[in-house]
Amino acid sequence: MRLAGRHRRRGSRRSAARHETLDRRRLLKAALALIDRDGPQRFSIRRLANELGVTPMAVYNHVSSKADLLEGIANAAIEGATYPSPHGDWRRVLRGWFQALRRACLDHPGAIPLIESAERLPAAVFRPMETTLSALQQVGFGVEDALRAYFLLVTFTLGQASYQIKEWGRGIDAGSAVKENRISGTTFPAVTQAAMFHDWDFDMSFEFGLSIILTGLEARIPSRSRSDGRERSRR
Amino acid sequence: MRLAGRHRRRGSRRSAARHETLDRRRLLKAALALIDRDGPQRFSIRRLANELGVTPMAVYNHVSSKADLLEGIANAAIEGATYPSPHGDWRRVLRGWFQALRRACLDHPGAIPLIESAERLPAAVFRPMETTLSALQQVGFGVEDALRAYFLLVTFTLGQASYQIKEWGRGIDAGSAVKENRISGTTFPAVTQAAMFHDWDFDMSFEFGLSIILTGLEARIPSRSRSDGRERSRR
DNA sequence: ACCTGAACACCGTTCAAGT
DNA sequence: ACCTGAACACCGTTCAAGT
Repeated sequence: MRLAGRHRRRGSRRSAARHETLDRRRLLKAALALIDRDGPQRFSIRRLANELGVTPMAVYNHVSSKADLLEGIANAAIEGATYPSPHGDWRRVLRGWFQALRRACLDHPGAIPLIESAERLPAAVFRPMETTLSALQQVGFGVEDALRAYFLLVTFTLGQASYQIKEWGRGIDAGSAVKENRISGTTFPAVTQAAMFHDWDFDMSFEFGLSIILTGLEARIPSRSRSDGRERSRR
Repeated sequence: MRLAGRHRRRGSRRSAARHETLDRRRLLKAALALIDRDGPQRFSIRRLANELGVTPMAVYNHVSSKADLLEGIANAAIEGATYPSPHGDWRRVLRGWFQALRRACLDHPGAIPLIESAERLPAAVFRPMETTLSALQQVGFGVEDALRAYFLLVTFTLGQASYQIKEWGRGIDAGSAVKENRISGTTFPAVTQAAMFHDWDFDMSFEFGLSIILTGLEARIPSRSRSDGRERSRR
């Protein structure tokens, strides 16, 4: 269980050094905007510096390396999520929170590859993680199963968003993929048939998967009261 | 629905030009070995050329660009999967096939980031895709729901493997993450508790998620005979 | 058909120096 | 505490040239 976080701020024991963090935020905000505009492929420290009208090395005053910078951008993207209430029926809570997480990802398409390529999950996933674990444990799940369920939900959500984003790269061609790849329709008939959906509804696909997961989880609730679980004591 | 494939071979209408494809395979095989050994971070065309005792530009005789090369490596990794029989109970088939897909990914940890970063899914996923769609349609699912279920399964499987691989990067620290990120245990109690699992069993986590998904799918089977479905006619 | 070697336009990052 | 400018060790990719 390792998660990425910001750098431990050094010095400045008084007055909170507000300018330092503010500048880092401005930097990350500009970087996120740049990466959403031009795509992660074209992003570089030198371009970011140029965009800010500053020398490349000035960036290193707020960031320790490019990897740190990319992690910061990925985190900033997820941090922008606006979640609904964490209280009430657990299925509603999980559905709403992972919908919100997905929405935040789709709002920053350029940052999604950074979330994947980061060697740690951004620290901003702590919030949906906490809500998920808490909701599932309240309903009777053990700590380990709750954690497993969280991994299921988060990998599905991020993976789905990632796949959706890639469609943005090139045209919306579809059946052509089958021909391009010289797939003989006889050996892959179902794939060929599926390739005909050239206007795939990713929202519905996500909702379908989410429903499947929630249904599966509901059937797994340990013992009593598998309906709403509002009345269950915690732990 | 877009998937990546190899380059359409040009010319050589007779005798199959076996040397050309053989060399490309050797190149990809060497690249895959190199990326598994040194990690995707250190990989470059120049290093690969050096490993092969050849000039960097020689690589471009078998590959059109670095992106094409990386896609080829990712595809080669997945292509190595050995799948069980596609016949029999649909839950057994799906479980076995996605276990095999996951195994192939974990056998080539360095290639997993390439699978994610590729702008198309490797063409080698056609095989598990075909099997999944076929099995689910035989059991009564419509084409679209079968495709949605496939996306659920594949994003979960790849995402889970990806997360597991990242643990390989640094040490196996765990609770330290909580302190590193300055998470107040009071605001994230469940996350703090979960961070105590420093020897997380990813196999069990994957099996849990897979079971949840299969249970959820089973509950979604359209109408009659939701047990095995061997006797159902297709379409 | 395949490989070479030089060159071009970029990278991330260091270092010493300025204020 | 923050920024600069030059330099270093790398990149992917082009081009003309060899066989």
